[in-house]
Amino acid sequence: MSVSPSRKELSHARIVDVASRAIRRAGYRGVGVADIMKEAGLTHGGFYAHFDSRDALVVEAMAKAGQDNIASLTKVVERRLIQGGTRFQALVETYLHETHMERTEDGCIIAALSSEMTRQEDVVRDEARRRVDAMVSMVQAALPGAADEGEAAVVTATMVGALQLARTLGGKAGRSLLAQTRQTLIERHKHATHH
Amino acid sequence: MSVSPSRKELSHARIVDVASRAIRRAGYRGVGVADIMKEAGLTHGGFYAHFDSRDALVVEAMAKAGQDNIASLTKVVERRLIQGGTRFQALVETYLHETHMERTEDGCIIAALSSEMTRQEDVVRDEARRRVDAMVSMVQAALPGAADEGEAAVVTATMVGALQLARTLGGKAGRSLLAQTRQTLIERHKHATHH
DNA sequence: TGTACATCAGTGAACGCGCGTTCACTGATGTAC
DNA sequence: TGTACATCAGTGAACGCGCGTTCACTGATGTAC
Repeated sequence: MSVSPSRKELSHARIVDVASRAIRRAGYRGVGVADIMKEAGLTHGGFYAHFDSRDALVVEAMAKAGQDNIASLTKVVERRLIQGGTRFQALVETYLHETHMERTEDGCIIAALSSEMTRQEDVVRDEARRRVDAMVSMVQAALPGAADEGEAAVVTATMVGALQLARTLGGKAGRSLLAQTRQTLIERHKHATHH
Repeated sequence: MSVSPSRKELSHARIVDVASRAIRRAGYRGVGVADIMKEAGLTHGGFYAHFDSRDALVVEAMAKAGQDNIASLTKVVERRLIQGGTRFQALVETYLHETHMERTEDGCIIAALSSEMTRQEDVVRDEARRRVDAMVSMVQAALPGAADEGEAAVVTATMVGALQLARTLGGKAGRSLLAQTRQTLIERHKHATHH
């Protein structure tokens, strides 16, 4: 099915991957084209053979970051499930884990960038919406019973908001907020919601 | 008690006020010193007679934005209270109102900047922590019964997260998320929490 | 299998622009007598 | 009340730096015969 990638495709993938971590770590405008290319082992001049503009890279990087994060969350959730507990509990404990608070770079792109999303150009905003939709869907799938999208969206907002505030507070206060949020969400969604 | 402010103090206050709206609208780095001074009716050269650095202004602007927002929320909450309902209900309905989704400029500074807060210099991060603490205290005071700080922090995270995701989604989807979050929070905190 | 040539991916210098910061200067306000 | 001078708030040009983007060029890879 998958053809072996050309040299250019390999470079392209490396640039996108570096960028997906760079924007989560430093924000949309936190790292320049030259730095990203350097980290991918290239010089900045070749950038425009790969992307029409910096924003075009940002869009690809957001998609990659979102997909990678959902894939890695799913993986950890599966592993935790073996040790018992519900799928939702495993998701909450993974997303609101101390590790996620400390490592923005390979974490949730929404928590990393949400307050900047509304200020981006249209192409980037469109991708941002897709990322939010994808995360809501993932949460919805993890909720017990046949939870509706609205309920999943509120839970998503709670998790994203808590992670961001915990990062801002940092240290003990941050960890405490994470713990409190985990407990609240798990307790509240132990069983299917009755409407 | 209050002495009539000097000409310089008036200019200073105008600059801080303009900046407090500028950073909420455009982000920490979204508006330059020159633009802020211009909007305050001055030229950029005079800036450093008022502030040691751009970050020093940002710190003052954050404090002003936070205080103004809490004051204006309190005012609206008082007005709504007359029409019945609990204080918490009034707060949730004001904070998660469609107007707040549309107007970042004079809204909550945490929702406007949270994902950028961890990337700022220490002085700015310190002020960010103070803003989060202040908002949690306000929410705690509005919760029915003697709600603890942890519970208030989780509610704060939910409100901030929902507002940000609503802004990112925009339009109908955004309004729907706001409505769902209002309903969930109000229903859940109708009465004092029993621990 | 070997040679000649075309295409491809990447290089590195340069351009233009915006931004934070500095500084010599100016006009207005306030004070001393 | 009026004049001379000092201080104060603000002006506008300039500096240095970083960044997105462009472009002529180079070395490597692939293809034709």
